[in-house]
Order: sequence, then structure tokens, then C-alpha cells
Amino acid sequence: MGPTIRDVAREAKVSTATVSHVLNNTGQPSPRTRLHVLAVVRRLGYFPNAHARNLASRNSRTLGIIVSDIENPFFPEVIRSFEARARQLGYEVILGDTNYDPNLMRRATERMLEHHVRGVAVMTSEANLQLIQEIARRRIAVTFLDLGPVQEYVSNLRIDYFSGIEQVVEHLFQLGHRRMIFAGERPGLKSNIARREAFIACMKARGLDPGPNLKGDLRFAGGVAAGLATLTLKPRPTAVVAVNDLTAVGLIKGFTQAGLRVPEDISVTGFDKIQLAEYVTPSITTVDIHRDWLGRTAADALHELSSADKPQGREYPIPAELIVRASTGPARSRESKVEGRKLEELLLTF
Amino acid sequence: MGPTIRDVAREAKVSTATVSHVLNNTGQPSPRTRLHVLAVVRRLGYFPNAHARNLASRNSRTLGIIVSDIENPFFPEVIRSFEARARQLGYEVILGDTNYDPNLMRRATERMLEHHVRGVAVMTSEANLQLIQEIARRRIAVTFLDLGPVQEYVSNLRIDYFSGIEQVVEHLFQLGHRRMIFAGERPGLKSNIARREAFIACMKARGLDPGPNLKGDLRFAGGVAAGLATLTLKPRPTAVVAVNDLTAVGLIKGFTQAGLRVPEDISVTGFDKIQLAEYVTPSITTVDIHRDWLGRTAADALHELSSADKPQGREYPIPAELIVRASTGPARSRESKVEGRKLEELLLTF
DNA sequence: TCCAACACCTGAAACGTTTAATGTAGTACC
DNA sequence: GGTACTACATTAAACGTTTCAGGTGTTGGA
Repeated sequence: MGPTIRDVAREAKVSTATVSHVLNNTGQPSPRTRLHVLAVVRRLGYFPNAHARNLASRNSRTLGIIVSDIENPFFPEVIRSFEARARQLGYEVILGDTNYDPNLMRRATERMLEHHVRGVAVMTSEANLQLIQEIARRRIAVTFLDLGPVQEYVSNLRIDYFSGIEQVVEHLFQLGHRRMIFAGERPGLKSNIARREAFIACMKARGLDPGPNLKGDLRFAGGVAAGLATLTLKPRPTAVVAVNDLTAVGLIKGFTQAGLRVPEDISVTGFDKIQLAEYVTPSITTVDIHRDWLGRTAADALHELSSADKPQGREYPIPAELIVRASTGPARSRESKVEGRKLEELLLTF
Repeated sequence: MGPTIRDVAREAKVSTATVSHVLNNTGQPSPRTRLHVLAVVRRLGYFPNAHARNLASRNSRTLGIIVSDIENPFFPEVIRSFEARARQLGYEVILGDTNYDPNLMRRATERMLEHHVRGVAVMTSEANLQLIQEIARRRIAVTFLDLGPVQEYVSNLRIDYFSGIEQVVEHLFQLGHRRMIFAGERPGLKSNIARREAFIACMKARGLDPGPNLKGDLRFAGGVAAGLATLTLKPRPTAVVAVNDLTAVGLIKGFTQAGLRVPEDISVTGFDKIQLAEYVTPSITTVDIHRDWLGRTAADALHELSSADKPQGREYPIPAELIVRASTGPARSRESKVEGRKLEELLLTF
């Protein structure tokens, strides 16, 4: 056991209240006392007990963040910026990782309750409704990511998928592309459906046909398959907008296998700006959802909500930004042929 | 504020002590009382206050983990398995992310002290010596990763770099490679030096010349540079063992630019098994350090240390495993030429 | 009938802080 | 010299648990 505030008080010949005031910059300790106490604190190697502190102080200074998958490269950056901002605002942070498991989600939420967090950022697609009730009842601030309506104590972070896709389509349009398709929507996952819908809207706004949707599994294999499926389309599209980067990598693999060059013969775009997208050949034009912004905004939103006297939630748009790299180029007018036999062969291989 | 244990006690017409016993499976509450209390707990939506619990109970049930960079894909997996195991053993977990900043490292360590952790896993290359003293003084268990000696209260996790490199060299040797070099050591970083030294030892054990060391920055650019440098060697090596996957990706890029095919003309291996290594073309033969094992072992080690009566630390080897993929192939006897002029041109470009 | 043993339950003192409420000098002003 | 401040310090009551040291009632054997 380390020294307690009482040890410090005794050693400095003051009361524990004075020590507390010095440590928290509350009350008005004289500069002399202040320095003296600080010296004793240092000499004794005293660190205040966080639990006692939380227990004694009326309102805890803790925020929680629950993510669905800490191994998904999207989240660590969000966590870091959330934590950095929270700390700046004077909060502790506790982390929950659900691994997409409703059971772990429940336990994570309970943990937030047990730690009496002041607010919690929920970044999972499903949220346990009953527990959310429990949270609301305790007047704890909540932010969701792309989920549900804004209400009392509940703010929402909305990723601007539309703007991201709009920038992609505009970029390709500028390059002369007119036949573009979307690849990789997976039913049931909101964030992907939003991208697909944005694509359709952007195409229609330009008087273009959005074409068929090539479904996929959101991963590499799905991209490869979608790539080969693209080759069967007549006329062949000059650009493919992938639902995410991994699918885009798969697409490129598929095209390359078939003898098509990217971007000379066909352009490909991704979404998410994962590390992979940068080092693959060609490097992939993609959309960056500013993850640091997302984390920081979540912390700000919770702070605002929990320190307002009228805690009405609001929406926070999270911007998306086009990153142009090597996988997009001018549209080709003439179509380079892939022989029928070769294509068939390829389709069998995969 | 939610209900407290007193509310539950009043409602159930028992004492708070009884409620506590029911909740912690201590004492001997009668089954009847037990069920009744549990029902009230549920009805009231009571969750015990973690801070009060920690404060009141003699020994805290919290472990800490400090990592140098949560955005490095290595760590999230470690964190997840550490946390899963810790929770299994009945601990809470608090996380510190230092972002390689000594200042944040200090604050993270202080936070561990403030939360009265029972043990802390330190996975950063530098550790603040003074704070470590402070930790030792409080008899808190510590595990380091590849750092410092074992002592009282301090265990060490040792990644078996030697075995990993040995497997790589043996694999290449079996494929007929004899002229191999190592690429990418960066002075000062222990984990990389260990790989380089292992390489030299493995080569010598086979009576082979380890050749020059191509220094690099451990990243993509360093790999590209090392790749081009390799081309200037006479005779050209038939295989390059990269210090990590990112360097390997760079190497492949360099070779491909120069017109060499991987693995037909030259084999390349990586280390770490990052996601990128799988999707790049060709996919990279690499070494997997079992990150889940690492996290789990850290939690186990802390548990063991902190619940032993004689808390003497020990070493825990972390195995490494070769993953054979497409970037390695049989050694070529004849050397395909890269023209002098083209090479020079390439070197200027990068 | 008495006593010991047992099963179950409770009272109350911690745990280490914060924070109102209160106290006590010293100073300035009339 | 009295009054009203001001500037510091302190006392003591929370905060919500755990846990030790009993307490009470029942059972069973002598």
C-alpha cells in the first residue's frame, strides 16, 4: 500500500482537506502551503486513489467507449483520439470491446454502469435496448454512431457517406467515366447500404444509369469475385466503385488476373483508407473518414451533453474526404478485349 | 444516481452485508434469501459501484496494460486477448497508450498507480525507471516484453525471434537458396537487432555467408530502397529476408519495378504477419508471432505473480511460426539480368 | 433440560477521498 | 476599539461497498 492523503497531511502538518485543495486547485491555499504540500507529496511518492476520488466526488469524471471490434483498424485510431480529447477535458476513459458478441456487449454496458461513467460512446451496430434504457434512466450521456434518432441525453455521429461517394463519383466523372458500377454491398449492414444508396443517387443526379449492384462479402474474396463478374458485363464499365478498400484490392486482383490494367483499362476506387490501400499496386483512390475527428467529436459531444443543463442531443456530421491515388485514371473510349475462353477459365479458377 | 446496495437491502428486508454476500458468493446465505435478494437486485436494476467495491475490498482486482502504439496492428490483438483472459480470471483491465511519448508513458504509469492495479503489463520499449521503482515499492506485479531481467515481482515475455528466423532460413535453405541476405535492421530497436542477429547465427550454422546488412527505416520506403540496393550486389542474392512485412512489401515493389519477378527470380520473406502481407501480390511468406498467446500469457503471468506467496518472476517464451505463402519459391540457378542503365535510372527515380 | 454446534444473518468499522460548513487570524476602515 | 472583510485552514460528514466480529435461533445429543 502506498501513502494516503492522511500520511501526506500528517507529514505536512496540515489537514487532509488542505492537501485535497492543493491537489485539485480548489479552495484557496496560500502559495507557501501549496508548495510545501506539493513537496511532501513528491517526497512521499503519493498518488491519489482513483477509486476513493471517484467515490467521494459527486459526479464522476469518466467517459466510456464501446467498440465492436478493436482489431478492425478503424477503431484504434478512434479510440486514441477519443481518449486524448477526453483526457484533455479532464476525464478518465474506460474501454469496451464487444467482438460483435451481444453477450460481451451486455457486459461492456454493465461495466459502464458499474463505473458510473458520465457518458458513453457506443460504436457498435447493435445496442442492447434494455440496457440503453437503464443508461437513460441514470441520465448518462450517450453518443451512437450512425444509429437511431437524437433524443434527450443521446447525440448521434453521422458519417457523411453521401459526400464521400459524391466526391468519388464526381472525380470519376471528371475523368470522363460514364459507365460506372458499384460493387460489394452486403445486405443488412447499414453503413454499406448507405454507400450504395449514395452511389445510386449520385449517378441519377448526373443522368447516368447506376447499373446492377455486384453483391459481395465486403472482403478480398468478394472483391475478386465481383471483379470477374464485372468482366461479363456488356458494355463493360470503365470504373468500379467498391464498397470498401478490401473489396477494391480484390477487384484489382481479379482484373489483373484477367489481363486488364488498372487504371489504364479500368478504374477502381475504395472506401475507408485502410493501410493496405496505400501499399498495394496500384495504390488505391479511396475515401478517408476522419477517424481522429470522429473520436474527438464523440468526446466533445459527451462532454457537452453531460454538462448542459438542458441535455438535448444533436447530430454531429463526420466529414469524408476523397484521397486520389493511382487506381483511377482517364476513361478509355475503346474497350480492350478479354477473350471469352480466357475469362471462362478464370471464372473456374476462383 | 442508480440504486445502492442500501436500497436493495431495505427493499429485500435484509442487511447490506447479506446483499454483499449474495453478490460475491461469500458467507453462507440461505438459498431462499439468495434468490430473493437476486430478484430484488434485478427488479431495481441495481449495479454495484465499482469504485466503492475497489475501495472497500482489500486487494483490487484490476490489471493494467500499457502499449506503445494502439494504432500499430500488433497491439489490438494483444489487448483483446489480454483483456479476455484477465476478465476470465476475474480482473478489470485498464489500458494505457503512450504513442511512444515518454510523457504519456509517465502519465499512463501514474494512472496505473492511482487505480491500484494488482499488476501491469508493460509493452513499450522504454520504461520510466523511476516509476518502475515506485511500482516495485508497492509490490505490484509487472511483465515486460523483451526488456530487462527477471526479478522479484517482474516477469518477462520473450518473443522467440531466433526460432522465427531459423524457420525462415531453413525454409529457404530447403528451397535451395544459398545466397540470402537480411534487409532492414534499424539500429537501436532491440526487436529488430534480435532478428538480424538470429539471421547471422542461422546462416553461419549452415556454413553460409550472411552477407551485408541492408539498413532501412523499417517501412515501405526502406524496403524499396533495400530492394534496389540488392540489385547492385554481385552475385545477386536469391532470397532476401526482410526485418518485417512492410519492408518486404517495399522490397517486392522495388524488384517488380526493376523487372524481376517474385518469387521466380528472387524470394522475399517478411515478419509479423500483418494483414497487408496477405493481400499484396504475391502474398508474403512471413512469421507469425502469436499475439493472442502473448496477451493471454501476460495476463496469466501477472495473475501468477500477484497471487504467489513468493513472487519471483520468470521468463515466458512466446513462440513464432512460419507462414509459407507465395513470395518464396525454389532458388534459381541462372541469374536474370537487369541492365545497368535501367538500374541506374531506377535508383534515380526513388 | 441444558449445552454445543451449526446455519444464517447483522452491526458497524473500515477503505481514501471530497466538500460543505465552520473557525481563526490578520487587515482595513471608520 | 469595534466592525467587517479577507484569506486560509480545519472539522466532520458523506460516498457505497466489504468484512470482521459477533448475534440469534434451531437442532441434536447427552
